[in-house]
Amino acid sequence: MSRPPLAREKVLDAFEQIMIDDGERAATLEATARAAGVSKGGLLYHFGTKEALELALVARLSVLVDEDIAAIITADEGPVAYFMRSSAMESSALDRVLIAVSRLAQGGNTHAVSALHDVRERWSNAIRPHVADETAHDLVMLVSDGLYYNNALAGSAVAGPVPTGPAMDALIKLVERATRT
Amino acid sequence: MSRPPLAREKVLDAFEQIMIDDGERAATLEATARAAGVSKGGLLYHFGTKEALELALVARLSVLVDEDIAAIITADEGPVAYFMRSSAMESSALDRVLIAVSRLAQGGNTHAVSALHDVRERWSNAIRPHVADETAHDLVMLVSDGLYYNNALAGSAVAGPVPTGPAMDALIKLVERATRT
DNA sequence: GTCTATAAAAAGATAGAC
DNA sequence: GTCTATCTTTTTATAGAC
Repeated sequence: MSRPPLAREKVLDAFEQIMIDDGERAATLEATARAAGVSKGGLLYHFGTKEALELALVARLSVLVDEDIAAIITADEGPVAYFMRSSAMESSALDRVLIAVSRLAQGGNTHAVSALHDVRERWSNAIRPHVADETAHDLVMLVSDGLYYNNALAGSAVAGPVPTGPAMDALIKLVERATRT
Repeated sequence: MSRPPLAREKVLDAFEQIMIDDGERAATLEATARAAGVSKGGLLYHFGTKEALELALVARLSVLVDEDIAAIITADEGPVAYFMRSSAMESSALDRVLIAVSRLAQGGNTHAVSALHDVRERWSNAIRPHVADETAHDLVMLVSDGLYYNNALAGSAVAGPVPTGPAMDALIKLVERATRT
């Protein structure tokens, strides 16, 4: 568990942020280096190629998903409510890397694609024991997908159409009533 | 209603397809021209800049959404069931352009972002009179978002299994029971 | 570890022939 | 309308100084 160099983390943070804000096209080595406060040469010392930078983002996702699955299973509010809320969250470390990696996946990065499939299957398995049947399971997964994709895909400058506050509480109640075991 | 030149449509089709399959980064003028079977110069006669090509895709979306809204409102099965089913439908002209434009939006194209907002709002307004309240409305919209995105992205990237046949019928029943006026 | 300088390729765009 | 040739800028990557 040796902690990675600070500059390396700053570069990866900057890359992630540009992917979220402006998409893969804008996330050039130059733009990433500038946002991280290093030179292009400095960036390339830590990540020898652009692909290495992308793979590091996928690796960051894996770590954060491990923690998330544990949190879902043990949530006080119950797995379904916790999962729905976290699908609509916009600024956790997991949400950020998830959006960034899904942009990579849309650009054709195969590691990103399979990492995202893996994440969805782990969520699916964590939720299944807590709903009545497969139809209820479909409903919970699809509502969460809707929440997540609206965040991930609808453009970043958008105050998305996803319910918040009391509207989210009401939605969770409705889904729980419809899917309860 | 003069029909646009054939080559122009072929170029726009090719651009749309590359955006869907490989993302904005791959959808260069060169790649688009090659896929359309014309030269870069030929492409640039029809679309003077890359932005013009992107705007033409957004315009194509507007036309197809007009038709879709009309179909939702008049559906025999009812707007909610029709909307859910069509969200899970694959590779209609509307689905294709919708995916392509959402990729543009992620790249920061402001016209694409506002066009997508407009589409979602029009769908939203078409559904609202047919559900009990705002929470029910959120549920229908989010399940449809989940269906649409999973289905739309199944080939290339992020995707989970979308219910079909009897599983879809059961899901529609569940949603209608939970949201009925 | 980080920098500057620079190469090599790819991208968007223009000019002019046909 | 469509092409080839060419220009400019951007992007990825390398080399070598500090």
